[in-house]
Amino acid sequence: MNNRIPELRRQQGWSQAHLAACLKVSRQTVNAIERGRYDPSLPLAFSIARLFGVAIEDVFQPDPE
Amino acid sequence: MNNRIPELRRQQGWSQAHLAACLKVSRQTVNAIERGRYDPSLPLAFSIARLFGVAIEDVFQPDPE
DNA sequence: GCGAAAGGTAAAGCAAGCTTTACTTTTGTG
DNA sequence: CACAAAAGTAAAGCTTGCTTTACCTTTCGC
Repeated sequence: MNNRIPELRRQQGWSQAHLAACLKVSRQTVNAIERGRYDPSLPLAFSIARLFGVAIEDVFQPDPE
Repeated sequence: MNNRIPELRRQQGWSQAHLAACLKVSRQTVNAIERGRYDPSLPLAFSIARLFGVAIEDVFQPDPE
């Protein structure tokens, strides 16, 4: 699952640690999701999209299968 | 996490079993998600939304916290 | 009211998401 | 270069998502 989190995060001038704090998850979780090591849960995906003020579909693009 | 799956599913005249087959998950998974026993993974949420031709936000509404 | 289809539920087990702790590597600014 | 901040990685452990098997209840057309 590809995502635009690094791009959206840097637009805000935020570190992974700051984003993690906003989302109330660990920094490692943010890192892992950004790097595509696993997908966020649906509630976390909602939190991320809401924080950036965009739709889930604007943050995450499922790989075509 | 509230969802409109039963409504969207019945609009298509589909059973839980049929929906499960389309999504390539078990019928119990569809049942559990419809009834809010747990949230789908993000990839499954994408599959569901895509199948019904709507946005994820149109299918799932995270409970306010 | 019968039977079949649909829906609901439960237990055990595997896979994925997330945590904490802790260490290494990269990046960037003086 | 030097130091600090940021990013990357790893292991162990807990929780959640999903599977299979199996059984019970509800709905509905005949």
